[in-house]
Amino acid sequence: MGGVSTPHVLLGLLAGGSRHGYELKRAHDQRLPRARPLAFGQVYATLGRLERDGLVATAGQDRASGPDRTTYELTDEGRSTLDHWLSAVEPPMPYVASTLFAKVVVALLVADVDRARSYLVSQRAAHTARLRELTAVKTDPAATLNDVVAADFAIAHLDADLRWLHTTLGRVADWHREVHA
Amino acid sequence: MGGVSTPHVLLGLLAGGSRHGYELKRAHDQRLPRARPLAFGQVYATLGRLERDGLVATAGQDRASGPDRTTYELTDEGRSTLDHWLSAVEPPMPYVASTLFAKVVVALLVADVDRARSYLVSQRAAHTARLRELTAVKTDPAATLNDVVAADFAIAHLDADLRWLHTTLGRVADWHREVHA
DNA sequence: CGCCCACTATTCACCCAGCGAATACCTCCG
DNA sequence: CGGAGGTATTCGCTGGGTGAATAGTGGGCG
Repeated sequence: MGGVSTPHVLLGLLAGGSRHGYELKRAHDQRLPRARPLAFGQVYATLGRLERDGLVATAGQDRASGPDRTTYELTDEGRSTLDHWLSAVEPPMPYVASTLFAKVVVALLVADVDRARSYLVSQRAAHTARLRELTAVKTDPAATLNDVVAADFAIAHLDADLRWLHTTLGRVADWHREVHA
Repeated sequence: MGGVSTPHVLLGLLAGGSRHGYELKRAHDQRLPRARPLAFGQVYATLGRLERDGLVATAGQDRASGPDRTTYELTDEGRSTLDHWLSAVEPPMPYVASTLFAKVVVALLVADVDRARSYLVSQRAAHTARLRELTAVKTDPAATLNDVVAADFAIAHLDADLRWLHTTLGRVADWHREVHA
């Protein structure tokens, strides 16, 4: 699922000033609160690989009221890598990587049309409920613009799923026939 | 984004009859042609884990005009696991796992508004181009219903991205201000 | 004073996912 | 007979991701 490209995000956070692992994790949670949760272990593992590849370097250790901590900084190569990543356009939808889609295909293979249809209907209900939650997030007066933009992203894709579920419900019988032909 | 749940798909393909690894890979390519490509190695590794967990079992070996091959079949536990998976509703969008989104956030953090804006515009162009390709796939007279349904899924999500790109372009200045406040 | 708790910061040990190369074994074709 | 090509599986390595463990520090509390 991808991948949200954790290494590049860490490079981006480091571009705003040298930090150590713990700070990076908190900065990530603050800047990308609705993103896939990032574990501490993952931060240190990724930092290790970035250092190995010469994209970050240790900028000294200190012990300010707590355990030792090693601060990392961007190298020139890291800065140019980040720059290149930011300029590069992401390939849009090279393949359909969705559990939703895979599940419906498998349902058509191993079960009958009604089974697939009932799954589509349940999924539509769950999506609709989540959609309501997210629109509530948007209208919350305490919502930041960051929250709203993230919610809009999720809403747009939930809506896409819903429209696909709708048209697929209308085609599921034909589709089943084709699959078992 | 790992996650199209390869194990469950393999269980689904096995539900249509016992097969060996090579056949499973081909069945996968036939049934889910637009899905993330599945390597042979991945099939055997996954089969090994499924066998370890008691969801599939070897149903004998034979050597019919070729090298040895071990056929796998679903166990009862595997069948019920598959059944459970098919019945379970997928959690809709628990978090925003999109490189697109992450990249725009990072762009706003490390660069200025124009940089973010120009990225959004380039990405919109790429998406629009891909959208044209996919609508061409749909109108191709040789397209199967399977192709059309998969294309529709991709089209719906490309459209979702495009609408998000559009509204975000209008908010990027405000967003940048909030991020740097 | 002694103790536990919470916070900071990192490390470790696994597991799964993904990819490419390597290894056989067979058939067919020239 | 010798190589190309399809069949079938294995291996090694890297990266992604999780949960537990470790370790030091400061603050509150009896």
